Amino acid sequence: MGRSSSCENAGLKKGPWTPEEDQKLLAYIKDHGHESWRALPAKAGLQRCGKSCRLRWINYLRPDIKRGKFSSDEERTIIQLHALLGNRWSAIANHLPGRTDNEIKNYWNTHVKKKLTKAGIDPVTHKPINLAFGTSETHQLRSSTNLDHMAQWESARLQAETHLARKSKFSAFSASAPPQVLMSGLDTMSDSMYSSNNIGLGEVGDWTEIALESFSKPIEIFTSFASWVPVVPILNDLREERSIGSTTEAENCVVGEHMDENTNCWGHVVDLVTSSTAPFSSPQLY
DNA sequence: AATATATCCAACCGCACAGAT
DNA sequence: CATCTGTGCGGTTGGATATAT
Repeated sequence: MGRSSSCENAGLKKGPWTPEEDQKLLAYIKDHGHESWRALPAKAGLQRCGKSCRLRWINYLRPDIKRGKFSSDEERTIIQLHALLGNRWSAIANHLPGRTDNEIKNYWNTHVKKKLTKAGIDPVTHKPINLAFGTSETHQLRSSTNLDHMAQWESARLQAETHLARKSKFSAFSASAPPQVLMSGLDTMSDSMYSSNNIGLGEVGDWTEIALESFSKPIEIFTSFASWVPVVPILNDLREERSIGSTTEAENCVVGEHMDENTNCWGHVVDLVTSSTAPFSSPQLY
């Protein structure tokens, strides 16, 4: 598309913010809010681009920012969420009040990554680092330490927690027990499949994964899911948003014969479900 | 004490996306 | 429908600081 960056204007200041600039930005946002970041710098008397102002506000000046070291609880939450969400820092930050995506990303890159690696866990896959490629010497060296035990313990703990989180995610949809076909898929689905591939409920692939594990067709899994959650309000939402005439049409759109053709509708419905139930909003899931 | 090296983190950059025109 | 604009996100950089030699 080649649009020009809003920060390319000559003469705009870059680099570290001075206390005076912070004061100007704070004062302006306090009085006027930040309806338009592009227009803000000129109005606030700052020689900065809107993007820079936004970043400074979000990562440093916002009043609800929690500063200081991460607690062990926060660190554990970061690891668990990273196992589920991958490098989606803003999504992770949503579950850590007062922490910014930038802060979490930095903390991950400078602390957690090293810690996991040291414990023999691959920080990308959250699985024990494969020793098959190492020499026998390195293996013996490792075996002589307690790293293997640490790695196994951490891996087992993560897998158990991921497993619980996964079930909680489903349980959050309904107070009643989920259909057997769903749970059997979840039970047999390997944890690595779930945690290492950033699988989220918003993707059709998720249902396919579960279906594969329960020896059912994806459409059966979804139909089962649809009969379990209160699906009528979701279909109504879908009908309104897509200007579909009747709920029946919306239903057909979701549970049609040809799954591939309905991928978008499907994803949309699942999005509606996940956004309305916000499975991760409650800390007791962990 | 001086220098080299490692670590940390605030800020920047480029891209993607949604909404407006 | 194509293009423009604003915003948000994740990856990366570079300066400040801490630690080692």
